[in-house]
Amino acid sequence: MCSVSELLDMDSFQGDLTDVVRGIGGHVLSPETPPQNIWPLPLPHPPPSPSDLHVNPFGDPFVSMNDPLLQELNAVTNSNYFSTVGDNNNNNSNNGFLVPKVFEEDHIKSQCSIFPRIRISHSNNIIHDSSPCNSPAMSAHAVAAAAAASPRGIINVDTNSPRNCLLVDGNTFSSQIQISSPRNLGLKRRKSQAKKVVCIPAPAAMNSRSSGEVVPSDLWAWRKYGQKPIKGSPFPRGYYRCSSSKGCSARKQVERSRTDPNMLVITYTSEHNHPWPIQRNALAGSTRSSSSSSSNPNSSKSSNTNVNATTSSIGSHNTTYLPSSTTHPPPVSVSSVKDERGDEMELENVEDDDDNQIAPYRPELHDLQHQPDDFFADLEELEGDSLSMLLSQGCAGDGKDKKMVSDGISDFFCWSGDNNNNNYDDQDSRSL
DNA sequence: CGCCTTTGACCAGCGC
DNA sequence: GCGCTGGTCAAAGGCG
Repeated sequence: MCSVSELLDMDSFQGDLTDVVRGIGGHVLSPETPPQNIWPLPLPHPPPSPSDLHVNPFGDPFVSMNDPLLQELNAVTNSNYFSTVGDNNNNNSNNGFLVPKVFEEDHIKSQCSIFPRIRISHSNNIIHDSSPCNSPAMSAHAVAAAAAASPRGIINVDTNSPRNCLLVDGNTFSSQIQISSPRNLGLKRRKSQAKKVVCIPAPAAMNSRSSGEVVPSDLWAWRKYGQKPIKGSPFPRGYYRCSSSKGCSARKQVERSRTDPNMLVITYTSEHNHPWPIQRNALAGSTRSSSSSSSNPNSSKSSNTNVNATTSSIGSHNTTYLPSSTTHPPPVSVSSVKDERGDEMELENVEDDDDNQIAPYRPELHDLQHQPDDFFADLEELEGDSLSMLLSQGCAGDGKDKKMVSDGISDFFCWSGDNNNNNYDDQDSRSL
């Protein structure tokens, strides 16, 4: 697991990392004890607490969008808790949990669609993931997506929760997602560029190319434009730029942690100045997949491909976009505006509600309901990749575990294809 | 045809 | 100014 110190050791992280997210409960795996088999055994998850609230801690404007990738995020966290840490985390004794002030700012600025199913318990400032414990293998994609979409998000994964699915040698593994705020990075190079750093578990073989690089997916289409060996690290760093739209300055760097090869460090630079990719042709060539190329011309073949497939899937169900004239407001479907407003209202409730009696978040899936067939085909494509990923990970190998993984995938599809009448609490225990 | 990855070359920031 | 290093460019080749 990436520790803060490790991040600080990296050139890209020079400067303060006050916004670095730490594992809930302060569980940070030391580099000396890298986790083994971080791709975990999903554990049965109890129903979400009624005290869970739903808010957008990541300042992501997509909060209201229906994002199948969220399932991956759910998987990554394995229904663990998320929390955020603000700039003033030192002034907050939340043990690395959400700093309400920061969250509030983020939420007002924009809303997160990446985590539509993450809710916050106001009493303890824990953001609850109300989703089922799904595929952990998909998690990396989702986390990356979260980071990519979050203007300055911070993610904590509390794997100490009862719903924890990440295990290390049978023990709870503190899945930690670390995102540093761009403004806190004292960069020596490219000083003008804000950066956002994410540290996520890296799927070992899945989604990797001959180079062995592993590129978790996010909601954007990325094109690799360079790879460089990094001094002090046995692993090369891949350079990616957003290929969803010409002229988009969004970039990301992907490299394995030098102290923990099981971890991926993704650094996002700049931000997207365009809506989520919706046109398949914008992803042409990016969705080639050896595992699922037979039936879908847009299927992917390479490491980024899950990413791109996901991207196209997400985008395809958004029929209309709001103008995206600035770099900060990420693309939001018109249909999502309602949801977004609703979330804002609910956020107010969250802030005013000391009893945590906030209604569960129920993102509307009406867009999803009317998706073209290829949208669900894309989901299947994703599922295929995810499944192969899961299976490739071993997940401790026995049939029982695989069954659980399958259940997680089932949940994924259930969510993807279900209608807006469902709340996530109900879906938590549902499987196809 | 359009997009992808790969990879060597080039450029720029930083420390000495 | 020089060397090191990181970041980007662009040509070549591959894939669907």
